[in-house]
Amino acid sequence: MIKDKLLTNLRTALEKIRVEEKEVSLEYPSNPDYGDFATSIALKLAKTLKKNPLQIAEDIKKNFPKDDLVEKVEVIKPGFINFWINSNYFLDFARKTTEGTFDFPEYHLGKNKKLMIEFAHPNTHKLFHIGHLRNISIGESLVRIFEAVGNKVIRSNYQGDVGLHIAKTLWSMKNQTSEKELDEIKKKSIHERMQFLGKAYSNGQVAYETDKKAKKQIIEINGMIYKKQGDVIPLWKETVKWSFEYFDEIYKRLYTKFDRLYPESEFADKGLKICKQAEKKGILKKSEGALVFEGEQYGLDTRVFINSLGYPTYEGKEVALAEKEFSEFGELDKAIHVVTPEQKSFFKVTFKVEELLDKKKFKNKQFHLAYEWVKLKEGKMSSRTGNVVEAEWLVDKTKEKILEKFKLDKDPAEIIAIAAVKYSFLKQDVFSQITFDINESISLDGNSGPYILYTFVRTQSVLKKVDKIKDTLTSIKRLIEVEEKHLLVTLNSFPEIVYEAAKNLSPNLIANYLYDLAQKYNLFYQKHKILEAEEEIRNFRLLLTNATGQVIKNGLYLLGIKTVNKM
RNA sequence: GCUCCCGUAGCUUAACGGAUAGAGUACAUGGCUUCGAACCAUGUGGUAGGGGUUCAAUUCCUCUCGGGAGCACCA
Repeated sequence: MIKDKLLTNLRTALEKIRVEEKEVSLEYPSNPDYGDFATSIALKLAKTLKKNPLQIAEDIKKNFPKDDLVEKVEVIKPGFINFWINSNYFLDFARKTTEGTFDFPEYHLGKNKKLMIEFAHPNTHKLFHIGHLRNISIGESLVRIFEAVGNKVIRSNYQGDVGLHIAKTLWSMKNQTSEKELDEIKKKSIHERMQFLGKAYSNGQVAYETDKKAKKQIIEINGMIYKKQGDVIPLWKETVKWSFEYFDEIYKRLYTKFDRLYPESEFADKGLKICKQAEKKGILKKSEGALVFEGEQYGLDTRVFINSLGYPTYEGKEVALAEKEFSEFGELDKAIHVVTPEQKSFFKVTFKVEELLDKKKFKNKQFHLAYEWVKLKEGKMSSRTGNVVEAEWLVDKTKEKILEKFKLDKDPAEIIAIAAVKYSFLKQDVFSQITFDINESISLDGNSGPYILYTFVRTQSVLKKVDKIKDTLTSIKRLIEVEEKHLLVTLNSFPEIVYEAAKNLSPNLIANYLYDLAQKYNLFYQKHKILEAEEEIRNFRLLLTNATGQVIKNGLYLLGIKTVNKM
């Protein structure tokens, strides 16, 4: 990589002036007038060396190794050093790119490290909403990014199939729905069945709050589910199956899959066992009939692991889940939980308990990626009040909009709709809340998924018109235009962007990069003829077009987005 | 009361502590007999407020204001 070579040269220069500096930074200047790369190292050294930064910069320049990589070095104002790279090096990268080979830097975990990404985690008996959609978009993208930088990644999904909300749903089905009605519902489509469960849930919720007898029965049902004994179990099992069927369909539609689906109900017994061991070790303590972790000594909250009825809470089950996740696939080097920020306290506490139970296995390995909510204009989504926007509804709506606006077949429209929806979530920082508005949130032009797809289609459309791209160029020095140069430089930074995205758990870096690349290609495309240019230039521009297409395709793949060839 | 996250053009947003804060959208104007106009160009408009650290602050520290989340038997 160009950057690595330049860094090596920079270090050599620093050694010559007898400076030891571990952190040598090399940036892409915001303004092309400042070269292809820039470093502010002289400014940073000024203090420790007690010298004028301009003087240091000049010294570095004087001692900079001379080879054909760097064409020009310039020292500017307070002490920046700017480098101009021989364009032929960028050309080499573009060539490699067209062969589909990308040298991504290895992620700092190291080669072949094993990583688990736990995401999606919908609750059964509930609708899959746009918050889950953001979650899946982030999770799936992170999986692909980490794979790209050389890690082995395991996808897991912890699905809540126990809890009061389910007891409420089942209670309503048992008490407010006739046998005949139930038989009919069982024959309906999976989506209708899920709608029905949603309604049963809100009915059960009302009963729970207004009817004391119902409340008592619901709590009993909840206990039955825990023990997996009692007459609701067949109904519970069947409805859980509906949910899994429904989720499965959605996962497929969103191009995602999982190595393991962990149902919460399987971790109750093991959770109890582990918590009791933890009590013996003095990690958990009895308090008011419950088994709790007293977090104060670690600056954490106190949380309940086993409640006074003897059931494991969410915390109690989590330690069993962790145990399973960290043993089932051999040793894990990292586990990333993609979960909303309300769970921060919960994760801090369970991570601490796990660490106290088995330091070697868990310490510094668990990580909670607290991505933010998708809110509605009216406020937080709540399945309790029925105020939810379903993920599939959004995709369908977007698809409709696309079909209205453009003449298209359904298959490409589906791909474009998924692209539009995923991109709109992924282009944003994971830590900021999204206020969702159907009219504004999913855009089809400007900084959007379709814009990038359109650019890709453009590149393919040009390439289709040539039989074979002859690459006879030996040097591009004299014939390069500004737009071409910018495109080349941008193409070159792709692997590095992917590396940064992995390091910072930020798919949005890739999204924004692709947008920038697409913009640069479109500008180039607007200003210069490709096919009608004189042969050598034509070949060069075809190479650029080819490389751009490859990078877009690969970048979109990392975002979990498919490409189309026509739109 | 304590802890954490967020605050950037009208709206949605970008920027390893770096140079002139970059886009989209909306609005106004211009560009298809030319490789795909879901495109491109030009223009208007912005770091919530005060203090501090630094050669350099949207970024770090501190206070104020505003929004969100969490802090014992829900998941």
